Amino acid sequence: MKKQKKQRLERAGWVVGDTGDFLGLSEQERRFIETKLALAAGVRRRRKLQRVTQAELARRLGSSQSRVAKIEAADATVSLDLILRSLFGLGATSADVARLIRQAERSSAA
Amino acid sequence: MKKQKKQRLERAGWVVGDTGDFLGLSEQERRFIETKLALAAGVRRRRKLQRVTQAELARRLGSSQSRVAKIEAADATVSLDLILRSLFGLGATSADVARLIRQAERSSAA
DNA sequence: TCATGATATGTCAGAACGGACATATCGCGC
DNA sequence: GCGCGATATGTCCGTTCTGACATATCATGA
Repeated sequence: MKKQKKQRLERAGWVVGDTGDFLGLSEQERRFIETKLALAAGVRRRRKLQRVTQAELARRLGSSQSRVAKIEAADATVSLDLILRSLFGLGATSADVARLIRQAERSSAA
Repeated sequence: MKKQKKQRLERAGWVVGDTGDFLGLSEQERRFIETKLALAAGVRRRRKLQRVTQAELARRLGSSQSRVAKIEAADATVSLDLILRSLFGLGATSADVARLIRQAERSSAA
């Protein structure tokens, strides 16, 4: 159960830096984190473009301003579920989400 | 907080049927569920194509056979996080995931 | 400078999710 | 029919996630 330990590390605050395999981070975990980061960034981008406040988005999601802030900060305690709900809450389509995910890969191909 | 109530309903066992707005399901929630279903289906598809058993995939994820079964059944107690991890655990790339998500929209455009 | 609106950060109790295990059901060759 | 591997289903109980709240920081304008 090495995976378990990694998860713990990840949650403990990632640090991430430049999203590499700075520790023994496996390929699959790297992809997962990158995806999360990309989607979180997408939320902020979309929200600002629409000039919606965090509080307003929170209202739409039945959530709170503080949680939205954490979503955008890609806080380790935020689930993908919530991030995705946020994107859809901002009117994103599946195609939009797909685009964000595909770009996640490219942006870190370094 | 109407959203709250909907979430409850959703979790209580979706039923879903044909993924429509059978109740007041908002557009954003419909998209979210469809995405989840599409990705879950993607896991099964990929796994079978690679002739990997649920038990083996579970091992790779540090999870259990029963949970993998639930993932593929799109059980309400399974998070997107776990589904995505599964896909990546099966070697899917961001592009693969993006493709699955985009298709989710089409397949229910009814 | 001080308001004031928007964000960020920390914490907590309760809800949701997780792996694990038991057990049931299926599919298929014999 | 029996055996057997793969899946499904249901339930624990410890961990994680979440909304809510308090509070702090930031930005901008007066």
